[in-house]
Amino acid sequence: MTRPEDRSRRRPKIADVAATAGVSTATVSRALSNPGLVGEATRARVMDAVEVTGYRINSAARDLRQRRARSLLILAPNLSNTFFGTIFAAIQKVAGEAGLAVQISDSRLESSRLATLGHDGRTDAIVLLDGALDPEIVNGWRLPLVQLCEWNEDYDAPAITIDNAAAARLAVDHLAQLGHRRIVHVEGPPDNVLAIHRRAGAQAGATARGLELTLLPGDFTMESGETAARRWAAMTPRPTAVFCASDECAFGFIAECAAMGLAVPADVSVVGFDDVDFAGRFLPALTTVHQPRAEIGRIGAERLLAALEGGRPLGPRAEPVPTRLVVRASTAAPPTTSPRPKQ
Amino acid sequence: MTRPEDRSRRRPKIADVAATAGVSTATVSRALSNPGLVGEATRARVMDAVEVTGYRINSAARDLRQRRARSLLILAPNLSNTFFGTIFAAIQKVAGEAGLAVQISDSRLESSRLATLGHDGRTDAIVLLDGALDPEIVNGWRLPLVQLCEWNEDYDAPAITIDNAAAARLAVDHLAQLGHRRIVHVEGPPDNVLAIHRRAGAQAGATARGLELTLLPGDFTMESGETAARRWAAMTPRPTAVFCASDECAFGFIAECAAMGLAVPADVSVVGFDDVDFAGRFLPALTTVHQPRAEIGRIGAERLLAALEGGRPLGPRAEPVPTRLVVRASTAAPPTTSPRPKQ
DNA sequence: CTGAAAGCGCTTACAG
DNA sequence: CTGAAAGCGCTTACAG
Repeated sequence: MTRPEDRSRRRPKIADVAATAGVSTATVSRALSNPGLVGEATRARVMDAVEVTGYRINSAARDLRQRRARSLLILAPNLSNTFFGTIFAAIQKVAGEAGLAVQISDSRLESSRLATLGHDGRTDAIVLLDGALDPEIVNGWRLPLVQLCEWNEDYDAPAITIDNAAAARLAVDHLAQLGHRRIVHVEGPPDNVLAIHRRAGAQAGATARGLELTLLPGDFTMESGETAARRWAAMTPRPTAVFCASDECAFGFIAECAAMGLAVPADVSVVGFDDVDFAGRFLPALTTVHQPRAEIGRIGAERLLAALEGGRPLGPRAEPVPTRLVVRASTAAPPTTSPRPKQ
Repeated sequence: MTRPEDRSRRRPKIADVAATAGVSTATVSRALSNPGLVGEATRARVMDAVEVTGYRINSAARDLRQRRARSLLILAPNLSNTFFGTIFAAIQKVAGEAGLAVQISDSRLESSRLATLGHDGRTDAIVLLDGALDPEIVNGWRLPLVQLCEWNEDYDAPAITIDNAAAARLAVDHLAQLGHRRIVHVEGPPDNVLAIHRRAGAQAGATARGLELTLLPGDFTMESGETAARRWAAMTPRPTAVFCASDECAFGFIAECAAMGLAVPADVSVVGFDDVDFAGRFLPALTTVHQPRAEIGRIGAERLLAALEGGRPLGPRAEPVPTRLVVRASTAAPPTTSPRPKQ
């Protein structure tokens, strides 16, 4: 199967095909990219020559000539974060089908390197998963750009997001319906836009339902959930339910409860936010607000492609992507007796 | 801060800088990429002109001229798999510092599209995370290529992996030391190289320790772990420990035990394989074999860079990356009494 | 130390 | 329908 002579032959270019077919490079180019412009017989000769030479187009050369990169850049603060994997996959699917490459980079670079990424002629459009970059740099890129999940008002670009406040209300409503009257909200980082909206939604929901809501600080991490669990356990009376601003935080909260000998949901109901891949596999499986990450990624990529193809601007902020609460095993009615003491 | 005139100005090119500085484009090019070749005063004039015009190099043009892409392509069977995130991050870190872009693509494309990826002049080297691609396609790419974690003997490329058999022995040795005498191994997919090596290691370890080893089929998924748990529960006498070929499988095994009213590690000790991010957060935290994914990614990227810079070949298969067992809460000494019956 | 010219591998008005 | 020529924006022998 291996043809050893191939190994030594240099890569054929369009001129080789033209020579083999006895036509000009212009004709080869047309036959390949716009066959309708070329005569039947000529086209056949060109195709034969392509076959014979093993020619494949050099996209880099074509792209330079056409002054485009056929490439999307995804910028995320932490490429290893499992939250982003699904989004990458969705974007790559849409982009790949349209013939665009997908480039990924960490967004937490020193500013000159970061700025360069949007200015080096190797990217047509940008997907931003980080709301904490310098707006001057972001707005300095003259490329179509969308923000996903998180956003920054100072970026001059539309954002594809859920309605985080409404989503948080879903969580609080669920707890209220189960019969909980006193609940805790473990917040995200104080200055984070998602955290602010989720807290606002939780507060609005609690007020509307006449619930007593206690705020505990957090930062989306598992550790902050553990800390919050200890604080919660020290409260008297103990709220019977907790709404954490992220799944990670909820995992930490539950793990610390287990360490303290308290059970979820028997002693306390816990709701998370995001519905990361792992939420359904946790023990107990986590009740949480689903962020449709695949859909957000798909919509973002499609809007970018539309802007690229149509030469149209991206348009304003999109309407929120619908979300929903996924009820699993970590929530239940409040204990009828007072919570069991620490054993 | 926004300079509105910037918005309308077209992107400056090297000729604009040359005109502004009153030198040739060759001189601008040299001043930027090889300042030592240019006179002090000229260099200063060029730098001023760069500043004034806001020039940034067009990498696409430079790359075409230099006949390279300054880009690495990562191919993975499933971009959303959390297993790969850490590897992406490690590769991007190494590549980014060397000025290379990182492109990602799903490797499960129809073959013509897949083949094109390695032939379109937009990639200098390939990182392969999939051992199930057509060897003819893979070997047809005339680019430096490394396989990571998984490998295929038919690919003409080195693989950076752990010694899966030795790693599996670590797991079995641990269970033996805890006092387990009868253990189960839940296998991976029958034709998967990793599964084959892990099983062989488990068998060798069991033989060396004089343990009784029962094999149960699996395929690395959580569902297969659940199925295995039911099979295990039906065995008499029940083995007191299980070594699963993947963490996912172990999560499923444990979840199904919980559903059956059996506790880990009280009723059965469970060991996984991989040490995915979630392993330490599971309840109970999972004892597992650590696959150093960040290091594997780093080593792979570094070897590729070395081959690219030196023009040297990649060399043969690398020696295995060291691994270790991470002991957490899911393993303990076997129950002294016979296992509790299903309640 | 600097410039004129060729060229990376394509595409695309412009003629005919 | 086809070709000669220019050009995408750079870099790099080759001269001087």
